[in-house]
Amino acid sequence: MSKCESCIVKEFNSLKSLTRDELMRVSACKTGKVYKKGQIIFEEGDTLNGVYCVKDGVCKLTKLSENGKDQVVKLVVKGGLLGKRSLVSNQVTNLSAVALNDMEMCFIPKSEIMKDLSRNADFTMDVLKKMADDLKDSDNSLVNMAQKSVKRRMAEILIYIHDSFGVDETGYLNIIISREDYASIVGTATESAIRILSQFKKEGLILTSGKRIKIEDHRSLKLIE
Amino acid sequence: MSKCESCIVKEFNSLKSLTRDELMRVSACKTGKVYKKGQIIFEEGDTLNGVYCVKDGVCKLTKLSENGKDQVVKLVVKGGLLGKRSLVSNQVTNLSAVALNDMEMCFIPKSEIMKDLSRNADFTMDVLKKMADDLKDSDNSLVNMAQKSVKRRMAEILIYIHDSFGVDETGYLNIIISREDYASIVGTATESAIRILSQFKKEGLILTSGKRIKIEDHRSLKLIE
DNA sequence: TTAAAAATATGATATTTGTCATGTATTAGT
DNA sequence: ACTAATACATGACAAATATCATATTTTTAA
Repeated sequence: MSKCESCIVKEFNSLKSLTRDELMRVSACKTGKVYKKGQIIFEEGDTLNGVYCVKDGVCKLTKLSENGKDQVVKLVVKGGLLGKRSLVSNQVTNLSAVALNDMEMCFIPKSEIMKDLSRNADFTMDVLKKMADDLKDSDNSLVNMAQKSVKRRMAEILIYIHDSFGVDETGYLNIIISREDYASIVGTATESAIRILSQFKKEGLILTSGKRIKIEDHRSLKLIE
Repeated sequence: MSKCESCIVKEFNSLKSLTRDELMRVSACKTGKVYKKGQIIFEEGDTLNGVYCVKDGVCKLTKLSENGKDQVVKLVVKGGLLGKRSLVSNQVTNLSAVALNDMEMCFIPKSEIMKDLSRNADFTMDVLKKMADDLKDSDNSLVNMAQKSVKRRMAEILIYIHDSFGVDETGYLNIIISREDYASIVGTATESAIRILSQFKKEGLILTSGKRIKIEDHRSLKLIE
Protein backbone atom coordinates (compact mmCIF):
# COMPACT_ATOMS: atom_id res chain seq x y z
CA MET A 1 0.00 0.00 0.00
CA SER A 2 1.49 3.33 -1.05
CA LYS A 3 2.18 6.13 1.37
CA CYS A 4 0.00 9.24 1.50
CA GLU A 5 3.06 11.53 1.25
CA SER A 6 3.85 10.13 -2.17
CA CYS A 7 0.33 9.34 -3.36
CA ILE A 8 -0.71 11.37 -6.39
CA VAL A 9 -4.41 10.81 -5.75
CA LYS A 10 -4.36 13.30 -2.89
CA GLU A 11 -3.56 16.09 -5.33
CA PHE A 12 -7.22 16.06 -6.29
CA ASN A 13 -8.56 16.56 -2.79
CA SER A 14 -8.09 18.49 0.42
CA LEU A 15 -5.42 16.14 1.77
CA LYS A 16 -2.90 17.94 -0.40
CA SER A 17 -3.06 20.83 2.06
CA LEU A 18 -1.64 18.70 4.85
CA THR A 19 2.04 19.04 5.70
CA ARG A 20 4.46 16.23 5.02
CA ASP A 21 4.49 15.33 8.71
CA GLU A 22 0.73 15.28 8.92
CA LEU A 23 0.53 13.12 5.84
CA MET A 24 2.97 10.63 7.30
CA ARG A 25 0.90 10.39 10.44
CA VAL A 26 -2.28 9.93 8.39
CA SER A 27 -0.52 7.35 6.26
CA ALA A 28 0.48 5.35 9.31
CA CYS A 29 -3.11 4.85 10.44
CA LYS A 30 -4.94 4.51 7.17
CA THR A 31 -6.39 1.23 5.96
CA GLY A 32 -6.48 0.05 2.36
CA LYS A 33 -9.83 -1.29 1.18
CA VAL A 34 -10.96 -2.96 -2.00
CA TYR A 35 -14.55 -3.13 -3.21
CA LYS A 36 -16.04 -5.16 -6.01
CA LYS A 37 -18.51 -3.77 -8.49
CA GLY A 38 -21.90 -3.47 -6.85
CA GLN A 39 -20.54 -3.72 -3.33
CA ILE A 40 -21.91 -1.40 -0.69
CA ILE A 41 -19.31 0.86 0.90
CA PHE A 42 -21.66 2.34 3.45
CA GLU A 43 -25.36 2.82 3.84
CA GLU A 44 -27.65 5.68 4.76
CA GLY A 45 -27.84 5.74 8.53
CA ASP A 46 -24.40 4.27 9.10
CA THR A 47 -22.04 6.00 11.48
CA LEU A 48 -18.87 6.80 9.61
CA ASN A 49 -15.74 6.94 11.68
CA GLY A 50 -13.56 8.44 9.02
CA VAL A 51 -13.24 9.45 5.41
CA TYR A 52 -12.66 7.29 2.34
CA CYS A 53 -10.21 8.49 -0.27
CA VAL A 54 -10.92 7.00 -3.69
CA LYS A 55 -7.72 5.71 -5.30
CA ASP A 56 -9.37 3.98 -8.24
CA GLY A 57 -12.82 3.21 -9.59
CA VAL A 58 -16.13 5.04 -9.36
CA CYS A 59 -18.98 4.92 -6.89
CA LYS A 60 -22.42 6.42 -6.66
CA LEU A 61 -23.82 8.26 -3.67
CA THR A 62 -27.52 7.55 -3.34
CA LYS A 63 -30.39 8.44 -1.11
CA LEU A 64 -33.53 6.41 -0.64
CA SER A 65 -36.70 8.31 -1.41
CA GLU A 66 -39.98 7.69 0.40
CA ASN A 67 -41.35 6.05 -2.72
CA GLY A 68 -38.75 3.34 -2.30
CA LYS A 69 -36.57 4.40 -5.20
CA ASP A 70 -32.91 5.28 -4.90
CA GLN A 71 -31.82 8.64 -6.21
CA VAL A 72 -28.22 9.08 -7.26
CA VAL A 73 -26.99 12.33 -5.76
CA LYS A 74 -23.40 12.29 -6.98
CA LEU A 75 -20.77 10.19 -8.69
CA VAL A 76 -17.36 10.06 -7.04
CA VAL A 77 -14.10 9.16 -8.79
CA LYS A 78 -10.40 8.97 -8.20
CA GLY A 79 -9.34 11.65 -5.77
CA GLY A 80 -12.80 12.07 -4.30
CA LEU A 81 -13.34 11.99 -0.55
CA LEU A 82 -16.37 10.17 0.86
CA GLY A 83 -17.76 11.02 4.26
CA LYS A 84 -16.61 14.62 4.62
CA ARG A 85 -19.96 15.60 6.02
CA SER A 86 -19.95 12.96 8.69
CA LEU A 87 -16.53 14.18 9.80
CA VAL A 88 -17.86 17.57 10.65
CA SER A 89 -21.34 16.85 11.87
CA ASN A 90 -21.29 13.79 14.15
CA GLN A 91 -24.54 12.68 12.61
CA VAL A 92 -25.05 9.41 10.80
CA THR A 93 -24.53 9.64 7.06
CA ASN A 94 -27.47 10.67 4.91
CA LEU A 95 -26.26 8.85 1.82
CA SER A 96 -25.32 5.37 0.72
CA ALA A 97 -22.20 4.65 -1.32
CA VAL A 98 -22.08 1.78 -3.82
CA ALA A 99 -19.17 0.82 -6.08
CA LEU A 100 -20.02 1.10 -9.79
CA ASN A 101 -16.93 -0.86 -10.74
CA ASP A 102 -14.04 -2.43 -8.88
CA MET A 103 -12.60 0.12 -6.50
CA GLU A 104 -9.55 0.77 -4.44
CA MET A 105 -9.81 3.11 -1.49
CA CYS A 106 -8.05 4.26 1.62
CA PHE A 107 -9.89 4.70 4.86
CA ILE A 108 -8.62 7.37 7.24
CA PRO A 109 -9.99 7.32 10.79
CA LYS A 110 -11.86 10.41 11.87
CA SER A 111 -9.69 10.86 14.96
CA GLU A 112 -6.59 11.50 12.87
CA ILE A 113 -8.20 13.97 10.52
CA MET A 114 -9.80 15.90 13.35
CA LYS A 115 -6.43 16.82 14.78
CA ASP A 116 -5.49 18.38 11.47
CA LEU A 117 -8.81 20.14 11.07
CA SER A 118 -8.21 21.97 14.31
CA ARG A 119 -4.53 22.76 13.76
CA ASN A 120 -3.91 23.25 10.07
CA ALA A 121 -5.79 26.30 8.82
CA ASP A 122 -4.89 25.63 5.18
CA PHE A 123 -6.42 22.20 5.40
CA THR A 124 -9.57 23.47 7.08
CA MET A 125 -9.92 26.20 4.50
CA ASP A 126 -9.56 23.68 1.74
CA VAL A 127 -12.25 21.46 3.21
CA LEU A 128 -14.46 24.52 3.46
CA LYS A 129 -13.80 25.39 -0.15
CA LYS A 130 -14.62 21.88 -1.30
CA MET A 131 -17.87 21.94 0.63
CA ALA A 132 -18.73 25.30 -0.87
CA ASP A 133 -18.13 23.84 -4.32
CA ASP A 134 -20.27 20.82 -3.51
CA LEU A 135 -23.00 23.17 -2.42
CA LYS A 136 -22.81 25.05 -5.68
CA ASP A 137 -22.95 21.81 -7.67
CA SER A 138 -25.90 20.81 -5.60
CA ASP A 139 -27.75 24.03 -6.40
CA ASN A 140 -27.14 23.39 -10.07
CA SER A 141 -28.43 19.84 -9.84
CA LEU A 142 -31.55 21.05 -8.13
CA VAL A 143 -32.29 23.58 -10.84
CA ASN A 144 -31.60 21.01 -13.54
CA MET A 145 -33.90 18.53 -11.88
CA ALA A 146 -36.67 21.07 -11.42
CA GLN A 147 -36.54 22.89 -14.72
CA LYS A 148 -35.24 20.59 -17.42
CA SER A 149 -36.90 17.72 -19.27
CA VAL A 150 -35.88 14.15 -18.62
CA LYS A 151 -34.47 13.96 -22.14
CA ARG A 152 -32.32 17.00 -21.54
CA ARG A 153 -31.08 15.69 -18.20
CA MET A 154 -30.17 12.40 -19.84
CA ALA A 155 -28.24 14.21 -22.58
CA GLU A 156 -26.39 16.19 -19.94
CA ILE A 157 -25.44 13.21 -17.83
CA LEU A 158 -24.04 11.47 -20.90
CA ILE A 159 -21.93 14.50 -21.71
CA TYR A 160 -20.92 14.83 -18.07
CA ILE A 161 -19.78 11.22 -17.88
CA HIS A 162 -17.95 11.59 -21.15
CA ASP A 163 -16.15 14.74 -20.11
CA SER A 164 -15.38 13.71 -16.53
CA PHE A 165 -14.48 10.08 -16.93
CA GLY A 166 -13.44 9.77 -20.54
CA VAL A 167 -13.71 7.02 -23.13
CA ASP A 168 -11.86 3.80 -23.89
CA GLU A 169 -9.84 3.01 -27.06
CA THR A 170 -13.01 2.38 -29.06
CA GLY A 171 -14.66 5.60 -27.97
CA TYR A 172 -17.13 4.04 -25.54
CA LEU A 173 -17.69 5.71 -22.17
CA ASN A 174 -15.27 4.44 -19.55
CA ILE A 175 -17.96 4.24 -16.93
CA ILE A 176 -20.48 1.53 -17.60
CA ILE A 177 -23.68 1.82 -15.66
CA SER A 178 -27.06 0.19 -15.96
CA ARG A 179 -30.11 1.87 -17.42
CA GLU A 180 -31.58 1.63 -13.95
CA ASP A 181 -28.72 3.75 -12.65
CA TYR A 182 -29.15 6.23 -15.47
CA ALA A 183 -32.80 6.44 -14.49
CA SER A 184 -31.83 6.98 -10.90
CA ILE A 185 -29.36 9.74 -11.77
CA VAL A 186 -31.78 11.51 -14.05
CA GLY A 187 -34.69 10.94 -11.72
CA THR A 188 -37.09 9.03 -13.92
CA ALA A 189 -38.56 5.56 -14.42
CA THR A 190 -36.20 2.89 -15.73
CA GLU A 191 -38.39 2.36 -18.78
CA SER A 192 -38.28 6.03 -19.57
CA ALA A 193 -34.49 6.04 -19.35
CA ILE A 194 -34.32 3.04 -21.67
CA ARG A 195 -36.74 4.63 -24.07
CA ILE A 196 -34.80 7.88 -24.23
CA LEU A 197 -31.50 6.10 -24.80
CA SER A 198 -33.15 4.04 -27.54
CA GLN A 199 -34.42 7.22 -29.12
CA PHE A 200 -30.98 8.83 -28.93
CA LYS A 201 -29.63 5.73 -30.65
CA LYS A 202 -32.24 5.88 -33.42
CA GLU A 203 -31.45 9.54 -33.97
CA GLY A 204 -27.76 8.74 -34.28
CA LEU A 205 -26.75 10.71 -31.20
CA ILE A 206 -25.26 7.68 -29.47
CA LEU A 207 -24.25 4.11 -30.18
CA THR A 208 -24.90 1.30 -27.74
CA SER A 209 -23.53 -2.17 -27.37
CA GLY A 210 -25.00 -3.96 -24.42
CA LYS A 211 -24.80 -1.48 -21.63
CA ARG A 212 -21.85 0.28 -23.15
CA ILE A 213 -22.55 3.70 -24.68
CA LYS A 214 -20.64 5.80 -27.16
CA ILE A 215 -21.46 9.40 -27.93
CA GLU A 216 -21.66 9.95 -31.68
CA ASP A 217 -22.98 13.47 -31.96
CA HIS A 218 -21.95 15.75 -29.12
CA ARG A 219 -23.26 18.87 -30.76
CA SER A 220 -26.83 17.62 -31.19
CA LEU A 221 -26.81 16.06 -27.75
CA LYS A 222 -26.01 19.44 -26.27
CA LEU A 223 -28.91 21.02 -28.14
CA ILE A 224 -31.55 18.59 -26.88
CA GLU A 225 -34.43 20.48 -25.30
CA MET B 1 -28.40 49.85 15.19
CA SER B 2 -27.81 47.22 17.85
CA LYS B 3 -24.42 45.77 18.59
CA CYS B 4 -23.43 42.27 17.53
CA GLU B 5 -22.32 41.37 21.05
CA SER B 6 -25.82 41.85 22.34
CA CYS B 7 -27.77 40.83 19.25
CA ILE B 8 -29.88 37.73 19.79
CA VAL B 9 -30.13 36.99 16.09
CA LYS B 10 -26.55 35.71 16.02
CA GLU B 11 -27.56 32.84 18.31
CA PHE B 12 -29.04 31.17 15.23
CA ASN B 13 -25.90 31.30 13.16
CA SER B 14 -22.15 30.77 13.22
CA LEU B 15 -21.41 34.24 14.56
CA LYS B 16 -22.28 32.98 18.02
CA SER B 17 -18.94 31.14 18.03
CA LEU B 18 -17.01 34.40 17.87
CA THR B 19 -15.52 35.76 21.08
CA ARG B 20 -16.83 38.95 22.63
CA ASP B 21 -13.82 40.85 21.32
CA GLU B 22 -14.25 39.51 17.83
CA LEU B 23 -17.92 40.40 17.89
CA MET B 24 -17.15 43.95 18.94
CA ARG B 25 -14.74 44.31 16.07
CA VAL B 26 -17.30 42.87 13.65
CA SER B 27 -19.94 45.16 15.09
CA ALA B 28 -17.78 48.21 14.50
CA CYS B 29 -17.52 47.62 10.79
CA LYS B 30 -20.93 46.22 9.96
CA THR B 31 -23.53 48.16 8.02
CA GLY B 32 -27.25 48.05 8.62
CA LYS B 33 -29.39 47.59 5.53
CA VAL B 34 -33.11 47.66 4.93
CA TYR B 35 -34.85 46.06 1.96
CA LYS B 36 -38.41 46.42 0.82
CA LYS B 37 -40.53 43.49 -0.28
CA GLY B 38 -39.47 42.43 -3.75
CA GLN B 39 -36.16 44.25 -3.62
CA ILE B 40 -33.08 42.52 -4.95
CA ILE B 41 -30.33 42.02 -2.38
CA PHE B 42 -27.84 40.60 -4.80
CA GLU B 43 -27.90 38.87 -8.15
CA GLU B 44 -26.34 35.79 -9.64
CA GLY B 45 -22.92 36.81 -10.91
CA ASP B 46 -22.40 39.58 -8.37
CA THR B 47 -19.19 39.68 -6.40
CA LEU B 48 -20.06 39.62 -2.72
CA ASN B 49 -17.64 41.34 -0.44
CA GLY B 50 -19.12 40.05 2.75
CA VAL B 51 -21.97 38.20 4.40
CA TYR B 52 -25.48 39.36 5.17
CA CYS B 53 -26.99 38.47 8.52
CA VAL B 54 -30.79 38.46 8.42
CA LYS B 55 -32.23 40.32 11.41
CA ASP B 56 -35.82 40.30 10.25
CA GLY B 57 -37.91 39.24 7.27
CA VAL B 58 -37.52 36.46 4.75
CA CYS B 59 -35.78 36.22 1.42
CA LYS B 60 -35.55 33.68 -1.35
CA LEU B 61 -32.35 32.44 -2.94
CA THR B 62 -32.94 31.73 -6.60
CA LYS B 63 -31.03 30.56 -9.61
CA LEU B 64 -31.91 31.26 -13.20
CA SER B 65 -32.40 28.15 -15.30
CA GLU B 66 -31.51 27.99 -18.98
CA ASN B 67 -35.20 27.97 -19.82
CA GLY B 68 -35.45 31.45 -18.38
CA LYS B 69 -37.32 30.49 -15.23
CA ASP B 70 -36.11 31.20 -11.73
CA GLN B 71 -35.83 28.29 -9.36
CA VAL B 72 -36.00 28.95 -5.64
CA VAL B 73 -33.19 27.04 -4.00
CA LYS B 74 -33.72 28.08 -0.41
CA LEU B 75 -35.66 30.39 1.88
CA VAL B 76 -33.65 32.31 4.45
CA VAL B 77 -35.07 33.81 7.64
CA LYS B 78 -34.01 35.59 10.79
CA GLY B 79 -30.59 34.39 11.85
CA GLY B 80 -29.66 33.13 8.40
CA LEU B 81 -26.39 34.15 6.79
CA LEU B 82 -26.30 34.99 3.09
CA GLY B 83 -23.11 34.74 1.09
CA LYS B 84 -21.22 32.15 3.12
CA ARG B 85 -20.05 30.41 -0.02
CA SER B 86 -18.69 33.55 -1.57
CA LEU B 87 -16.64 34.12 1.57
CA VAL B 88 -14.79 30.92 1.10
CA SER B 89 -14.53 30.59 -2.63
CA ASN B 90 -13.63 33.97 -4.15
CA GLN B 91 -16.00 33.22 -7.00
CA VAL B 92 -18.99 35.34 -7.92
CA THR B 93 -22.21 34.19 -6.30
CA ASN B 94 -24.26 31.53 -8.07
CA LEU B 95 -27.55 32.66 -6.58
CA SER B 96 -29.74 35.72 -6.44
CA ALA B 97 -31.37 36.93 -3.23
CA VAL B 98 -34.71 38.72 -3.24
CA ALA B 99 -36.67 39.98 -0.24
CA LEU B 100 -40.07 38.29 0.16
CA ASN B 101 -41.18 40.88 2.68
CA ASP B 102 -39.64 43.92 4.29
CA MET B 103 -36.25 42.97 5.65
CA GLU B 104 -33.63 44.19 8.03
CA MET B 105 -30.10 42.94 7.62
CA CYS B 106 -26.55 43.57 8.66
CA PHE B 107 -23.74 43.44 6.17
CA ILE B 108 -20.34 42.33 7.45
CA PRO B 109 -17.36 42.93 5.15
CA LYS B 110 -15.49 39.85 4.07
CA SER B 111 -12.16 41.22 5.28
CA GLU B 112 -13.31 41.21 8.89
CA ILE B 113 -14.75 37.72 8.85
CA MET B 114 -11.71 36.28 7.16
CA LYS B 115 -9.50 37.21 10.08
CA ASP B 116 -11.75 35.20 12.36
CA LEU B 117 -11.98 32.28 9.99
CA SER B 118 -8.22 31.88 10.15
CA ARG B 119 -7.84 32.42 13.89
CA ASN B 120 -10.89 31.13 15.67
CA ALA B 121 -11.16 27.37 15.23
CA ASP B 122 -14.57 27.20 16.89
CA PHE B 123 -15.96 29.67 14.41
CA THR B 124 -14.44 27.87 11.44
CA MET B 125 -15.78 24.58 12.67
CA ASP B 126 -19.21 26.07 13.05
CA VAL B 127 -19.16 27.44 9.52
CA LEU B 128 -18.11 23.99 8.35
CA LYS B 129 -20.96 22.39 10.27
CA LYS B 130 -23.49 24.81 8.80
CA MET B 131 -22.23 24.08 5.31
CA ALA B 132 -22.45 20.36 5.95
CA ASP B 133 -26.05 20.83 7.06
CA ASP B 134 -26.81 22.90 3.99
CA LEU B 135 -25.36 20.12 1.89
CA LYS B 136 -27.58 17.58 3.58
CA ASP B 137 -30.65 19.76 3.04
CA SER B 138 -29.62 20.12 -0.54
CA ASP B 139 -29.43 16.35 -1.02
CA ASN B 140 -32.91 16.05 0.40
CA SER B 141 -34.26 18.73 -1.90
CA LEU B 142 -32.75 16.98 -4.87
CA VAL B 143 -34.38 13.67 -4.00
CA ASN B 144 -37.70 15.38 -3.36
CA MET B 145 -37.53 17.16 -6.66
CA ALA B 146 -36.58 14.03 -8.56
CA GLN B 147 -38.87 11.50 -6.96
CA LYS B 148 -41.99 13.20 -5.69
CA SER B 149 -45.04 14.51 -7.52
CA VAL B 150 -45.67 18.23 -7.81
CA LYS B 151 -48.68 17.86 -5.55
CA ARG B 152 -46.60 16.17 -2.90
CA ARG B 153 -43.89 18.80 -3.11
CA MET B 154 -46.49 21.52 -2.76
CA ALA B 155 -47.94 19.82 0.31
CA GLU B 156 -44.46 19.58 1.81
CA ILE B 157 -43.55 23.19 1.22
CA LEU B 158 -46.78 24.30 2.89
CA ILE B 159 -45.98 22.18 5.90
CA TYR B 160 -42.38 23.38 5.85
CA ILE B 161 -43.40 27.02 5.80
CA HIS B 162 -45.92 26.38 8.53
CA ASP B 163 -43.43 24.61 10.78
CA SER B 164 -40.47 26.90 10.13
CA PHE B 165 -42.08 30.29 10.04
CA GLY B 166 -45.29 29.83 11.96
CA VAL B 167 -48.75 31.35 11.68
CA ASP B 168 -50.40 34.63 12.70
CA GLU B 169 -53.21 35.07 15.24
CA THR B 170 -55.82 33.85 12.77
CA GLY B 171 -53.85 30.75 11.84
CA TYR B 172 -52.68 31.95 8.44
CA LEU B 173 -49.08 31.32 7.40
CA ASN B 174 -46.78 34.13 8.49
CA ILE B 175 -44.97 34.11 5.20
CA ILE B 176 -47.06 35.35 2.32
CA ILE B 177 -45.71 34.50 -1.08
CA SER B 178 -47.17 34.57 -4.55
CA ARG B 179 -48.35 31.50 -6.43
CA GLU B 180 -45.55 32.24 -8.84
CA ASP B 181 -43.06 31.85 -6.01
CA TYR B 182 -44.73 28.65 -4.86
CA ALA B 183 -44.38 27.40 -8.42
CA SER B 184 -40.75 28.38 -8.44
CA ILE B 185 -40.06 26.64 -5.14
CA VAL B 186 -41.85 23.47 -6.15
CA GLY B 187 -40.43 23.59 -9.66
CA THR B 188 -43.57 23.69 -11.74
CA ALA B 189 -45.61 26.03 -13.92
CA THR B 190 -47.44 28.87 -12.17
CA GLU B 191 -50.79 27.60 -13.44
CA SER B 192 -50.06 24.17 -12.04
CA ALA B 193 -49.23 25.64 -8.65
CA ILE B 194 -52.47 27.64 -8.69
CA ARG B 195 -54.45 24.58 -9.74
CA ILE B 196 -53.00 22.42 -6.98
CA LEU B 197 -53.65 25.02 -4.31
CA SER B 198 -57.22 25.38 -5.61
CA GLN B 199 -57.61 21.64 -5.40
CA PHE B 200 -56.25 21.56 -1.84
CA LYS B 201 -58.78 24.24 -1.00
CA LYS B 202 -61.67 22.28 -2.55
CA GLU B 203 -60.61 19.22 -0.61
CA GLY B 204 -60.58 21.19 2.63
CA LEU B 205 -56.86 20.80 3.20
CA ILE B 206 -56.21 24.53 3.20
CA LEU B 207 -58.09 27.81 3.32
CA THR B 208 -57.07 30.78 1.22
CA SER B 209 -57.86 34.44 1.40
CA GLY B 210 -56.14 36.36 -1.33
CA LYS B 211 -52.60 35.13 -1.28
CA ARG B 212 -52.79 34.21 2.38
CA ILE B 213 -52.95 30.51 3.14
CA LYS B 214 -54.07 28.60 6.22
CA ILE B 215 -53.51 24.91 6.70
CA GLU B 216 -56.74 23.21 7.78
CA ASP B 217 -55.85 19.54 7.66
CA HIS B 218 -52.22 18.79 8.42
CA ARG B 219 -52.71 15.07 8.58
CA SER B 220 -54.18 14.72 5.10
CA LEU B 221 -51.66 17.16 3.68
CA LYS B 222 -48.89 14.93 4.94
CA LEU B 223 -50.46 11.90 3.30
CA ILE B 224 -50.69 13.44 -0.18
CA GLU B 225 -49.03 11.20 -2.72
C1' DT C 1 -21.29 -24.05 -22.47
C1' DT C 2 -25.60 -23.56 -21.16
C1' DA C 3 -29.56 -22.56 -18.51
C1' DA C 4 -31.33 -19.24 -15.35
C1' DA C 5 -31.42 -14.67 -14.00
C1' DA C 6 -31.10 -10.05 -14.91
C1' DA C 7 -31.24 -6.27 -17.91
C1' DT C 8 -32.92 -4.15 -22.03
C1' DA C 9 -36.51 -3.13 -25.37
C1' DT C 10 -41.02 -1.74 -26.81
C1' DG C 11 -46.18 -1.40 -27.22
C1' DA C 12 -50.43 0.19 -25.16
C1' DT C 13 -52.43 3.05 -22.07
C1' DA C 14 -53.07 6.04 -17.99
C1' DT C 15 -51.63 9.90 -15.44
C1' DT C 16 -49.31 13.99 -14.63
C1' DT C 17 -47.83 18.28 -15.95
C1' DG C 18 -47.35 22.13 -19.25
C1' DT C 19 -49.22 25.67 -22.38
C1' DC C 20 -52.36 28.91 -24.18
C1' DA C 21 -56.42 31.50 -23.76
C1' DT C 22 -59.47 34.21 -21.24
C1' DG C 23 -62.07 35.88 -17.38
C1' DT C 24 -62.17 37.43 -12.43
C1' DA C 25 -60.34 39.07 -8.16
C1' DT C 26 -56.73 41.60 -5.51
C1' DT C 27 -53.41 44.73 -4.79
C1' DA C 28 -50.83 48.97 -5.24
C1' DG C 29 -50.35 53.63 -6.27
C1' DT C 30 -52.41 58.04 -6.94
C1' DA D 1 -61.74 55.51 -2.98
C1' DC D 2 -60.61 54.48 -7.63
C1' DT D 3 -58.49 52.55 -11.45
C1' DA D 4 -54.50 50.35 -13.64
C1' DA D 5 -51.66 46.73 -12.97
C1' DT D 6 -50.85 42.48 -11.21
C1' DA D 7 -52.04 38.15 -9.52
C1' DC D 8 -55.26 34.43 -9.37
C1' DA D 9 -58.48 31.09 -11.40
C1' DT D 10 -60.02 27.81 -14.66
C1' DG D 11 -61.14 25.51 -19.16
C1' DA D 12 -59.39 23.12 -23.16
C1' DC D 13 -55.92 20.86 -25.05
C1' DA D 14 -51.04 19.21 -25.87
C1' DA D 15 -46.94 17.13 -24.38
C1' DA D 16 -44.20 14.57 -21.23
C1' DT D 17 -43.71 10.90 -18.26
C1' DA D 18 -45.27 6.76 -15.61
C1' DT D 19 -47.12 2.23 -15.45
C1' DC D 20 -48.10 -2.36 -16.83
C1' DA D 21 -47.44 -6.11 -19.83
C1' DT D 22 -44.56 -8.90 -22.42
C1' DA D 23 -40.83 -10.10 -25.57
C1' DT D 24 -35.93 -10.18 -26.44
C1' DT D 25 -31.20 -9.75 -25.43
C1' DT D 26 -27.27 -9.84 -22.38
C1' DT D 27 -24.99 -11.27 -18.37
C1' DT D 28 -24.01 -14.41 -14.65
C1' DA D 29 -22.83 -18.40 -12.55
C1' DA D 30 -22.90 -23.42 -12.13
